Amino acid sequence: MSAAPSPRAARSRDGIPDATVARLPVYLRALLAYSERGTATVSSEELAAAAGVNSAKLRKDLSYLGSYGTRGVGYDVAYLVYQISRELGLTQDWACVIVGVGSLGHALANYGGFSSRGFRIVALVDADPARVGVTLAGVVVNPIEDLESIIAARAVTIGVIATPGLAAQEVCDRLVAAGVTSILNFAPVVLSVPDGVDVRKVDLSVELQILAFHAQRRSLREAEPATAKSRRAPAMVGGVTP
Amino acid sequence: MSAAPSPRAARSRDGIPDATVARLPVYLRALLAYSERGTATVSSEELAAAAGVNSAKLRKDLSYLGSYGTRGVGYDVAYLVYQISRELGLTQDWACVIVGVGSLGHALANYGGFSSRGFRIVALVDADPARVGVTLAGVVVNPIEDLESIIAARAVTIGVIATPGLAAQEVCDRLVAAGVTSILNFAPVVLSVPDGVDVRKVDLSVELQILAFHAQRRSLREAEPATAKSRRAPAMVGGVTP
DNA sequence: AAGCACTTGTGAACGCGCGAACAAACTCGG
DNA sequence: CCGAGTTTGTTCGCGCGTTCACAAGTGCTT
Repeated sequence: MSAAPSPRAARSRDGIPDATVARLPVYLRALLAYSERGTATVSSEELAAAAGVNSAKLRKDLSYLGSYGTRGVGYDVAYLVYQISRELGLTQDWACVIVGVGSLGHALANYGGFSSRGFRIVALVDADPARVGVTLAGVVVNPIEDLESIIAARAVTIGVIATPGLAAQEVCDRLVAAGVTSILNFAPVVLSVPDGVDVRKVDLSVELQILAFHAQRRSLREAEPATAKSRRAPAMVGGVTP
Repeated sequence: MSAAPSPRAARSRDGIPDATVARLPVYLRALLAYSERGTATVSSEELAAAAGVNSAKLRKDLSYLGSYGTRGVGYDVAYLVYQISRELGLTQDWACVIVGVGSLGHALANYGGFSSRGFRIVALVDADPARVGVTLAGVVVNPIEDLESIIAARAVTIGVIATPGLAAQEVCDRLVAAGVTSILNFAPVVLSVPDGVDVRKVDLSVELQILAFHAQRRSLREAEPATAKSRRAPAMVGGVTP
């Protein structure tokens, strides 16, 4: 019983669970919507509904950041926006480079959510000479050969890979070698990187296939409701039958 | 070729964990790479390395599908490709509609991974009259007014929302009302849908912010190593000591 | 000033997925 | 035909994340 009020000092700096970090941007977006609407304070119940999560989970998530929020009242919207932004590192600017200016690269360069919150696209590069020189969203496309010099000169910390799958690993290696430690990968490959490099993957194909799985499962359920026996059958998996 | 040594395994229809379902597409992609390379069988160790996961996890994941695979040998690549494809519902065609043909919609329409595995884009719709009539990836853009009739006529089961955030919820409601039960959402909003509808979200902004969090944490660690107190405390956090 | 309604922050139980270790099963060589 | 080597399928313990439930704290009303 650790009734003693000295927990392991989950003091905010260290030890924010990954699951919480993944939800903070969602909270932040909901808070910004409240802010634009002129709302001064929100309760955990309201904010949780807007973010699509449980209110208890939201409170626990926010408690990792600190004891912002006032009992009996709720959370001050502007204050919480600032705190979450600071924790996520959005109070500083992040220089990004997009590698690969195909149709996806075009969409990314034009994407508003990029530049809106501290993420600045400082360079676009592509291996295709036909694309080099084109100006896109106010940035000119450079040849892939200049990747390392651009990263060094512009202090790029985030690399976005929007190349075909075959080129992705090589581009990744070059990004890492040039000092980039945060990579957002849209190519359909599993990238291997050394420790200390953070890779996040956005895979449209995977999402579609997950949707297809659930859709098929639904249609199968409707097709044969007769076999309701195996519906949520508990403790059958332990099949000892030899 | 396919040894097909396992006659049973007809069950396991129910109860595949979501975490496993999310990894099956990754396994499938790795298997297809082996298949194209001409490899006939793979061990769980090899396949796990290619997919970037633990081999025990891979074996457990595959065991949910059934007892495919041969002890002492490994998994037959072609056979496993078929089994995973069938489980994911990729042996049938899925009719998709893309709503919103901005730069992102363009990229999605041109995306190869869409049509390659049973996902067919049967319609593109947009609210902007200037975009209606344009042909994109072999499909003509229709006005948003025709959404319901298109869904009914083409038996659309998957809806892709690539609209601005403000229009997303309304589009979602119309999709659901028209009978679509699988939705892939690219708009930066939390969609509310009734039970029985499956929504998956792809959010570039969220991924960037997660990257920024970890990047900031890294830079803070390097900046002040003085507070090494909370530095990777080994096995002390486990709190076994009462 | 004191009670009341309301909301946060958190302690504790629960469930799930992950990882390691092991037995069953199969192939191959002698 | 049998034993050695290999690999799958599964069992078990563990740690993380989610959820419930409640005490503590705040503002408002009387």
